[in-house]
Amino acid sequence: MYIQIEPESDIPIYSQVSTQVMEGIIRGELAAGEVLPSVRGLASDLGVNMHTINKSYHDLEAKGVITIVPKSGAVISVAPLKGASKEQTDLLSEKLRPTVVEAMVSGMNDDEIHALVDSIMRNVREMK
Amino acid sequence: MYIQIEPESDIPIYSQVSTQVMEGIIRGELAAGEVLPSVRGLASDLGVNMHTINKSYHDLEAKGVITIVPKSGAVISVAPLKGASKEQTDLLSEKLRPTVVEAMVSGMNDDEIHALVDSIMRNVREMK
DNA sequence: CATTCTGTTCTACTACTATTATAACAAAAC
DNA sequence: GTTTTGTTATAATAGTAGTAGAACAGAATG
Repeated sequence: MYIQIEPESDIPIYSQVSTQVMEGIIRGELAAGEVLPSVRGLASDLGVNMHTINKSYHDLEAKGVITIVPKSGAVISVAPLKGASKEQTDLLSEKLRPTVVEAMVSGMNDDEIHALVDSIMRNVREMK
Repeated sequence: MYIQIEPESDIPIYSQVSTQVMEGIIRGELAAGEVLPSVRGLASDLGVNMHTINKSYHDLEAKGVITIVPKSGAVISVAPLKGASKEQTDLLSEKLRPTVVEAMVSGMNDDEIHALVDSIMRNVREMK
């Protein structure tokens, strides 16, 4: 499991970390019950502050992806997630909308937008 | 053309305004050459500060969606946008990735994610 | 021509977010 | 017993979002 960040990106560091942990799970590199590095350890590896990683782990816990065990560490949640609830879907839709709209107004047609989404999903699954 | 905002949303107000202008264009409610309300007028209508609308208009201009004519107003760009450049596509992909990843790890399969994107596109086109 | 309206610039402020640093606690783990 | 863990606390900086008010130059309108 190899996490790296792009400090210059507009996307906050903690969010990048969260996304990469989730990608590791999607690719099967991280399985239920597996332990994530400590907040101190990962922070040191990435050259960022412990609180930044802590924020990412709490973000992931809020999403149900991991479980934080105080004084012990963070583990991948036991149950594979089984699909998004209505609330989650609505939130995801709200997050996606501005970017989808931007793609549409830029002149991309439906197939092109779907292809873009497909390429993201493929890249996530295949990335080493 | 009817713009409204949700002040409580996590999405910044200026971004909401930008998105809605783009949606109006997608739906054909706004056409090339048409004039947008003045920053003062729209700010007053929405109950927000003029600078907030100014930021949105500049955001839209940076995207090539509108042209701001100093001392005159903002107009929808003349040329319909003809598809996204490689740079734009990469930026859009970067923006979409975290949310697509979140959808994937939540257990949504490819078809469900495509359906979500479809529903957004449909909703944008049909909304009054 | 006078007035109004326009985007713009300027100054100032508040609140929040992201990130950083350091110290320390309690308790699990080794 | 020592180390490691997440956590809490305090403090700070920088940037973002949004606000307010004033004022400028020039276009647009009546």
